[in-house]
Amino acid sequence: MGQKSRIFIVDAQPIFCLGLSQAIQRETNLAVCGHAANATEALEKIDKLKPDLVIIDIALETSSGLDLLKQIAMQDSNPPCLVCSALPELRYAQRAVNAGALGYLTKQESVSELLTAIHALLKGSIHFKASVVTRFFSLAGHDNPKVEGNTIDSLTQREFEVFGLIGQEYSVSQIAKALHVSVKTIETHRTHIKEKLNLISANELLIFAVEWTKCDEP
Amino acid sequence: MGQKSRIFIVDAQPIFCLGLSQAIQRETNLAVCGHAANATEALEKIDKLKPDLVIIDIALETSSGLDLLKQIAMQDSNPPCLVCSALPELRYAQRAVNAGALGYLTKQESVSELLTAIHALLKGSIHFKASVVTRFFSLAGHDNPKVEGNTIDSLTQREFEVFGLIGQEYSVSQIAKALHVSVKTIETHRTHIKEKLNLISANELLIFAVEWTKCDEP
DNA sequence: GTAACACTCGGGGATTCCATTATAAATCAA
DNA sequence: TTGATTTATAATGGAATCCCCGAGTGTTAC
Repeated sequence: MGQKSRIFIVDAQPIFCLGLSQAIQRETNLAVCGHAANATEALEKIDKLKPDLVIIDIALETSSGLDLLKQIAMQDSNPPCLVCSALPELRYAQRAVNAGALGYLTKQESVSELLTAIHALLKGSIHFKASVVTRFFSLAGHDNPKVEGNTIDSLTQREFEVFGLIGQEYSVSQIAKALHVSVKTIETHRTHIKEKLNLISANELLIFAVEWTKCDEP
Repeated sequence: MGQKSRIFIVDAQPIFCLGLSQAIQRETNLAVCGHAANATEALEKIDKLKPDLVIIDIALETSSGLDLLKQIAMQDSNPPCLVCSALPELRYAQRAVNAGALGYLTKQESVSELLTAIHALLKGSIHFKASVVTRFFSLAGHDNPKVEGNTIDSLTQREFEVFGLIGQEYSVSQIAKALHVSVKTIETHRTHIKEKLNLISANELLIFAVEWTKCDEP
């Protein structure tokens, strides 16, 4: 019981790291055992130090924190991971969970909220905002076996066509004309695509589609 | 000389605030005299405390830090302001300067760099990255009023705020609420932004704004 | 055969898009 | 100081869209 829980920090902002360390160190039962600013350094040190908890930002120096989460999950020691990022959690929490995170905290949250999250994960629990949890269950509530399937692969052929045209900045009416169907049909497809990809608004879908079209591997 | 320079912090991230305070307080000749998370609170306290230096993030709770900069400049005591934000400086430094900032520091910078910047401003000097300064002069050199017609720089202060919020995927009504103006006003701003940036549709503007917000190079 | 899925449409209200016009205030130029 | 320009604000109004519903027609799987 006298043993302090050892926390590792992965964040590219030195000043934020300092604040995080400070908030943690002044707790009697917590200690920071190390930190890193990029994925490579983080993986190496985590494997060596074997911390009880890892706090990770999504926006790292080079790669994405989501990638790092997946790599940590494949290590021998698989410490619980708490994402702490400035990015909106409604948009990134799901992806963080898929990558292996057990909690999500925005950088706008208070120090007490941070400590609540840390202690939750150290006790084997998880930590998400109610709005995020609500969103999870609204989709996965009926023990849906393909909760994992929120990828492009889960789209049907037609939905994929529509998705591709959205990515090429076609308007709804243009897509309808191109595919020789009703505007209403395209709207329905778009609704289904949003559900499958776990996107909230049409704007989010547009941005995701454009990004996906440009790159190859997300 | 025994007098400590008093610094005021405006930042919406409590943990980052803590780190900033920590970095400052452990300097013998520096002290934090207060902090705020929004513009209203900041203006009130700055007017009362009269700090020697203000450190401001651009992304505050409700309004923009750029607005706050202009308001501070109109106060009786006009302390030097250092912008410290996660946003890419190549994009925002120019705006910050126009609003009255005397320095720009990204949150990715080290603590020593932070202290360098603080001391520079306290000595009456300024602090910017060489790349930013280079860009200043390259823009000022060939003062071609025509060519810069389709760049971000041609946007007015207000238009730029709207542009930034669009890039953060705010809806029109959300922007209107955030800036406390009519939806119609935002629509007009958006029209003008599209004209100045040579963009055809609102979707194009959305994509451009998102990309611009995300990347470093213009 | 019936259950699940894929594709197709529509109603209807809310919201956004777009062109156009307009007013008060601030700024700049002559 | 007057006049022109810029900036920020807002409205009218029609078209398009977003998003919540429901629903019909096939095809496929068990």
